[in-house]
Amino acid sequence: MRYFVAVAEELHFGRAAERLGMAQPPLSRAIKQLERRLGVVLFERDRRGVALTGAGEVLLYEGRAALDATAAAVRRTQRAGGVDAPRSRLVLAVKAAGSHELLQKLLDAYAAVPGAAEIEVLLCGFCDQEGLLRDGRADAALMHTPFNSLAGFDSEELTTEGQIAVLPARHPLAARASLTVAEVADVPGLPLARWPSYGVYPPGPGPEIRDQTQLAQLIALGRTLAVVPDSARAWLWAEHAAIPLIDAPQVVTHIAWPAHSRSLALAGLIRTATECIG
Amino acid sequence: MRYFVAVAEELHFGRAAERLGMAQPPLSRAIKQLERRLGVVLFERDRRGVALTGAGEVLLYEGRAALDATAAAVRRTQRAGGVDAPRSRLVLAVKAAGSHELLQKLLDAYAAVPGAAEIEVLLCGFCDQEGLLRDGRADAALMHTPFNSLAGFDSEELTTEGQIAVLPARHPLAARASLTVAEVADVPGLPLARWPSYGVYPPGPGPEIRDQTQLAQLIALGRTLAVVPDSARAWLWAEHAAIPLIDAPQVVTHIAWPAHSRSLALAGLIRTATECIG
DNA sequence: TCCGACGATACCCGCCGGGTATCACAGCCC
DNA sequence: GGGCTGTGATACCCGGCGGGTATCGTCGGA
Repeated sequence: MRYFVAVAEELHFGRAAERLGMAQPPLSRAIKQLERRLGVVLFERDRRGVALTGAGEVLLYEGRAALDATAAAVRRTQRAGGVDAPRSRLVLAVKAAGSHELLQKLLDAYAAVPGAAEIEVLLCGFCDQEGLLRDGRADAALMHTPFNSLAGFDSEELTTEGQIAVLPARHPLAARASLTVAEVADVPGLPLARWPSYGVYPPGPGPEIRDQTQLAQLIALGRTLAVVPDSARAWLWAEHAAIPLIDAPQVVTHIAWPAHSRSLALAGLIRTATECIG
Repeated sequence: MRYFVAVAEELHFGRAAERLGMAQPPLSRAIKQLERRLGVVLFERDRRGVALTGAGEVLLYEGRAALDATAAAVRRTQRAGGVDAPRSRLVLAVKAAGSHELLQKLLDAYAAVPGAAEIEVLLCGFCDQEGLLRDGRADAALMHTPFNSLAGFDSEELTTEGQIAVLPARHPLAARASLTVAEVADVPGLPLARWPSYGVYPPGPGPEIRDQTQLAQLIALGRTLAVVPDSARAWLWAEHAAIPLIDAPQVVTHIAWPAHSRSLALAGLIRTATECIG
């Protein structure tokens, strides 16, 4: 199954084999055997390249979910039964650039709960909390709609905030009291920054952003402008100007967790979050 | 993994091995090897019986999810790539006793959609739609809160209805214009019927119900009474009386599907459902 | 005290998943 | 057009792991 996903992603047996740390012939055979077992053709091999069939597309999607689920089972079991498990531990995934106050308030409030589990905060980049939750590296996550999708998770709403445009302080538009999405989408010489949404960068002229520091620098240099949640004001520089966007979608912060999860510790964390924030 | 789940369910190596169609020693060894690989103790073996550890509990839950996910991957792939797949097929799970009108309306409306997939209706017993959806035997389901849990699925609301008490027509209470939950919960000599909720029967004096026919018979015989959604009037007998329950929770019918699912055919079905019913 | 039940251990075997060497074929360049 | 390159498929070999049977150790109960 891992083999199939690797080949489907690379669309190249040799590279996939290399990525898997094995030789190409066994991989070829394994895939063929998988096709035989399922009774389904997964790849169109027409010399010079490989393509997924319809069934292959389905298996790529479902197979990833299955791999995530098994990885999650392994990780959560190990966390539950490790030698270091006199008391339970929870891993909370948050966006590194997310609101610090919110997180601090949550952690403080939860620490005061009797019998609280130990919380490990897992800071991640732009939008991978969903993957962390799905494959068991995290037990809960702070997610932000509309940037994250809550599909497949249970969640509770915590806070709502507007969005601001961040642009160089010396730019003419910095003097405005407010802006619209249409206005910032089309500023001559100042393209909108792009960051990965669900794993891929949207098309556009702006620079591709990997982290918040890089974004801050690019804005200060007058190379780009960005639309970010209101709480991002916390990390702005003197060289930045923040202008409210009157028609941008509201950003809602949720706490999300895998849809089953009957863990007592997790339930306590969620209750604390909704009570102290929501 | 299948092995582990079997042992965890049986709590007995011999019976688990029998259920798996294998001998006991290899099973013992496989479990021990699993424990070694995970670095976690899953069972307390204290001669005469086996018990799950905390980590074992976690793995039982997560492992079932993982097994479901892989089964789903296999089934959906086979359905997508089978020899009989010139056009796509969707499997819709509905409770056998569910509203016929609703289903008929949905199927008729969807059949009229251009490029509609073929819909296979999977009638099931009381509450197993969730399992069918999770392990890929179904692509969508009509579910009824609060009887089904929508956790882990995407869903759209379709209809809302009240509930009625069904009791023998000759019973004194049959003359009443309405009843309350408290009243029907404690009728002397007429205990409330029980059916499986999330896989187990709730405790109580009433008979355990397996299907709608059995329930109808038991009510007609004056052995039990039941609380059911309003649409169940369709299958009542002359020997039954239906009395509105003024304070019972509303029953909401949803169409639900696995949280990802980018299938075009499924999207069409959902759109049809929300447009023609909701 | 002996027997029965149950899980663990010992040992054997066949097969499947891994490896290397090689082939078959399509494009490409000279 | 003839090698050359790069691709996936095939042939063949080997070791280990998953399955089996036989047996043991140990506790409960008659």
